[in-house]
Amino acid sequence: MADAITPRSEDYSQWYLDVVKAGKLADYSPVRGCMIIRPNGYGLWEHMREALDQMFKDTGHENAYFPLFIPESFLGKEAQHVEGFAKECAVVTHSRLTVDPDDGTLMADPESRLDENLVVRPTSETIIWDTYSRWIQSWRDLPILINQWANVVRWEMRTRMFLRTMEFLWQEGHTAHATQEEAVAEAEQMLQVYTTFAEDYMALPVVQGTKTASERFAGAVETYCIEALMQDGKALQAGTSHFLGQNFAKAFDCTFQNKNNELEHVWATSWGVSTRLIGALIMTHSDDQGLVLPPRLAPTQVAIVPIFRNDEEQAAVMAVVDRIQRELEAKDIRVKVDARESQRPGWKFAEYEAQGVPTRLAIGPRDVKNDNAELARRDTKEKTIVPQEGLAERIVALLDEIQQHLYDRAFAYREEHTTEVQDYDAFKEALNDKGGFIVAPWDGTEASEAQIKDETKATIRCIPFDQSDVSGTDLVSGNPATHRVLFAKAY
RNA sequence: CGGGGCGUAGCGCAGCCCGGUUAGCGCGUCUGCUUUGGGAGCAGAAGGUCGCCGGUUCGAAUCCGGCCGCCCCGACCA
Repeated sequence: MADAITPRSEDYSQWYLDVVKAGKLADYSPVRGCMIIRPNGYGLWEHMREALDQMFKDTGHENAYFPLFIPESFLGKEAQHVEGFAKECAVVTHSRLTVDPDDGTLMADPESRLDENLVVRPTSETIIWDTYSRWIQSWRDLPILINQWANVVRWEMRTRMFLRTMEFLWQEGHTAHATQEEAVAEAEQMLQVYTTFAEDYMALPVVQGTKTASERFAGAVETYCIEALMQDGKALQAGTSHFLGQNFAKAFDCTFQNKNNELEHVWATSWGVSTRLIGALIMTHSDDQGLVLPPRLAPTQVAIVPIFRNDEEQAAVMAVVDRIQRELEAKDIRVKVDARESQRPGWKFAEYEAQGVPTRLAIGPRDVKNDNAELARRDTKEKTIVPQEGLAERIVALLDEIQQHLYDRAFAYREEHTTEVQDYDAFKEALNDKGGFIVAPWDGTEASEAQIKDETKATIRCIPFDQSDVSGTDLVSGNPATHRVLFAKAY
């Protein structure tokens, strides 16, 4: 019997760890807080990356690569930025190891102490704006629209697979513009790209909004975000896009001459999503049998399990399996035929369920005789006997249906777990009873926000773009509301 | 950084309180036969510096001291 999965109702965080393990997404590393991303997890990331990368290219961005190591002095140049990141930076101080003469163990060679420490990037604004300051002289050099796919390191106290690890993979876009309007438009556009990606590929409904000052990116003027709701009623930030104003341009003396021959600081944005999205995917769609993946991102969309008892049956079954595989691949469906004789069919069924493969075909002697196949879908676990005739078309349609169903199901969950309240008692009641998003009036002060966080652990996840009916009074101060905001306990 | 848990075969664990033969069990692995439509059965086999260092003892996985590591919960967290 393989990896049992703890039911969600029993222990949600253990369930999450069990799903990651049973789905073979990741493994622990010898270093605390780091993770090994296994082929199943990395395959998922590759599909996410591919879709996002195309969307970035379609909006005019180019990929580049900036270094892992950043001079320590760079971090200090933007005051808010350093304040936000200083506490979680890995610092490189030496360039080689040597054998300790006292006990024969390896140690950093004191002779190799670096003149200036290097910081392993927690994000790349500083090294990028140092670079941009040399690349930009004139309005003709703008805009610069660059993205990079990279790893970053943030020395976290407490880690969780995918959701918060010391090292993670992400993309970070960094753009430079001549005007504020253009930079703001860029930040908004990229938030829209993330929204489309989350909804269309991940089947993840999200709320778009802006962050309050206290939740803003260190060094940003405005942080835009998309927020999603997980199955345990906690919110997860799925992507952020920042309007950085001229903060980094000023810190790194990045100026350009405009068309009026005046010297101006450049306007900036940055935006990113990370492997954390895999955590979002797991906690949105998966169930007590394991992972459930949206078809558009699943590394394998159809697993085919042949069933036979002897050589004769094997030959007959495999002939049909091969033909169906070709038909499916001709429709660009990602197919995996599992002809291993070392595992039995039932074992394979359970395995593909744990790994979240959206659909499965079982083909045995009976099916060969009747020109049928058994088609199972992961999201509802329904099994049906279907004719081989038209199978590829049927599966194409089914994959679309599953994709839509996952979105609809997640959307319905979010609707059920979004509560609108007008007073603090109702707020606390909603938070305790069912969790989820709570929409409430807010007076815009940090004092109210902090008090609510202190007393309930819920934070303002975002100020939704939709501010059409701001009314009522602040939950704690009683002052007239200036915003209608989304509260939740968050990851 | 605080609280808790764990460290014994590839994985999961028992044994430790109460020291004493060749340190067990389940899963997995290997071999053979039978099996194969929901995580197969039988028979046999391989596999261990009991986290590390020191101490007590005739004798330590077990008792004592120290150290290291990992996980979970909390605090913290663009």
